Amino acid sequence: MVRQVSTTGGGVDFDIANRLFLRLYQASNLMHRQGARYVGAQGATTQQWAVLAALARPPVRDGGMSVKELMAFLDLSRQNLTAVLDRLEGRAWIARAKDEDDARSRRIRLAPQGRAVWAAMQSPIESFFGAALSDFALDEQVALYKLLDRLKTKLESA
Amino acid sequence: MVRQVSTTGGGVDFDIANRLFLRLYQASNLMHRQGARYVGAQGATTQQWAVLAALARPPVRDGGMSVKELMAFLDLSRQNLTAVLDRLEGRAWIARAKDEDDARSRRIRLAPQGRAVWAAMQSPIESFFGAALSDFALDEQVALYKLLDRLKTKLESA
DNA sequence: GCGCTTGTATCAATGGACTGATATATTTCC
DNA sequence: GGAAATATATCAGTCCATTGATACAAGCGC
Repeated sequence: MVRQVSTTGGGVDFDIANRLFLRLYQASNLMHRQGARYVGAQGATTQQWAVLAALARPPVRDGGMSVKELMAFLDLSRQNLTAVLDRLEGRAWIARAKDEDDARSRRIRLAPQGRAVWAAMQSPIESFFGAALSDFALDEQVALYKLLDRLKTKLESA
Repeated sequence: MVRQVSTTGGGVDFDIANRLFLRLYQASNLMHRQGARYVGAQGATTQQWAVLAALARPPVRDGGMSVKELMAFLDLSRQNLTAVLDRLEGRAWIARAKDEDDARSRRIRLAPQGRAVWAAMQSPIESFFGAALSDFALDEQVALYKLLDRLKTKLESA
């Protein structure tokens, strides 16, 4: 007998949770597929977009990020991230340089070509954001962001 | 010059949208990785979980679903879905039967072994839901579900 | 019957994501 | 100095996901 509607001890309703994670699954699939169409003109994928966005943030732009920091920021495995970085390095969008302070570590930075691609991506990315969020009021966007942030934090220790 | 904070015409703030989709990306990565640990004991992946869940829904259980319906429900490409179904069919968790009314179409149904695996999965799935959502009040879960549902719908036509 | 559309499947190529095991260099602690 | 921990990389295997092209069978309209 399959339980379709039930409650757990922690105030979690099975049916609601089921719908919630299904929508997360669907929305994520769609974000990658539709997002790829927008940044595809620059020859980038959504994952590469995410890496460039991480490295282009103002507090990071000069110092770069270590692989470990990128892993934590993007919630990816090292093996996976290494492959993505290899592809980006192959196109000279990023550069891996030895850390001054810790010779074990390497700083990942945007290369000049990566900065140019990132700049060229801004317009299609804005179009994508507009197409995806135009039905949402600003406070709804903030509410969704905050809920996803809490879910992400909780999932990290699940 | 990289624009980091800006607004589009549609009331979409670039910075908020950026954070929102980053969190969606992170939460999705984590859902797959952590979820895999919970259903891994049954030898299943999160994608296979999603397919079984779709087929186990009461309104579907007897009639099954066509590949086309599954594509729309899970927001996946046909080629990808075919491969997932092949793996599931190989383990006799699902069965593909010709449609009575339309010989072109095939109905995908849970096979007896698939029903058994789905039943065995309920307990770990409830544990996962509990671990992921225990900090959320019921109305917050509903709010997140509804926002994701709207985002998913919007993304389908992005 | 002929042609168009539909539903499914397949092949090829590319990229992303995971686990697990192994390797190498460096830093740090004892 | 030597051992342990850290940071990165690599190899192998599996699975998920996309686009694009091709194929084939069946339904349907004419």
